[in-house]
Amino acid sequence: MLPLQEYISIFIHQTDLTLTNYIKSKLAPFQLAPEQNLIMMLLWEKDGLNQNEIAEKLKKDKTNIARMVYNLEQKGFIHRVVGEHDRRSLRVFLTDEGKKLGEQVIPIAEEFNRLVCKGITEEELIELRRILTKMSSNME
Amino acid sequence: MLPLQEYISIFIHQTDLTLTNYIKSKLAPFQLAPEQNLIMMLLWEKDGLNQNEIAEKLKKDKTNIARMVYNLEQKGFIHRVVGEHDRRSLRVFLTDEGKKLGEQVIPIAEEFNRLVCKGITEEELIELRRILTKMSSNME
DNA sequence: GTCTAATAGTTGCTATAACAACAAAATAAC
DNA sequence: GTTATTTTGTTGTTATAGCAACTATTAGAC
Repeated sequence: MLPLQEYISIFIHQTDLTLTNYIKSKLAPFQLAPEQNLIMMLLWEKDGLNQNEIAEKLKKDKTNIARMVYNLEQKGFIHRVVGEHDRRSLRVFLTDEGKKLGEQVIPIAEEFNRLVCKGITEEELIELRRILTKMSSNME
Repeated sequence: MLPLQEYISIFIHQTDLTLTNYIKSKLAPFQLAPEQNLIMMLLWEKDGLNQNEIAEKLKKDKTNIARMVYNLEQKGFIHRVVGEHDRRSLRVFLTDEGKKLGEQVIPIAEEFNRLVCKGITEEELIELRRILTKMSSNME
């Protein structure tokens, strides 16, 4: 029986949790969770996306996006508007508070990425992506 | 502003989800979730571990271990016994059903690991672990 | 032996993830 | 125009994750 430490998927999972917990602690003072922040980052880049677009861009389930967007609205960072041309869809717009948040949070996210990659060369990052991509495609 | 696809942490997270979802679908017919299966795998290796030991070996929060163990007990795969020498602790033992499950599930888990690593050399796996380890240590 | 500090497990809470089912709106087919 | 199909977002459910708070038990200090 293969020992657990031989499962590379477990190792990847633990790494993911470690990275996520770090950025989680850095975003907590802003009332933002890591995944919520991904939505904010999309909106800081392009305001007014509908929920479906957000789900597609983030490769996430629309259910989860809807819930996260709802929570962000509750926090006052965004508000949702029924689409003009399609009354089924909801467009998501930043509030003033949400816009201002970007000035503080974007530098934190970028610093996080630099820290993750510290001491790792560009070639190593490319190799990492190549291997992980191969693993994902092995799942098809 | 750095585009989202430049964040290696997001890429790792998505890979983790892809791998996890695959094994999740393979374990579903056995009423087992991936993380629950890790507990089972420990017990198939060594029956009678207490919850704290399981949490330590899996590097997981004891709260979550307690909940997962509870669910496995509800499913009839394990039962918990108060420790003889320490009445605070609960030792986790496989039921007959839980033991038999291993015959079917262990091969699936090992096949999963082989599939994940298909077309990836041992050297590449070592490199992957080295880079991910560096990233995790960057978080300290 | 008595009192204090630490420990094992539980309850509570918030967040993400994925799938099913459903209603309303839009699109496609005829 | 009418009907069938597809799409967008919501509700429900189950699972993992992490932190706080708490209780009962054990270990350590004196």
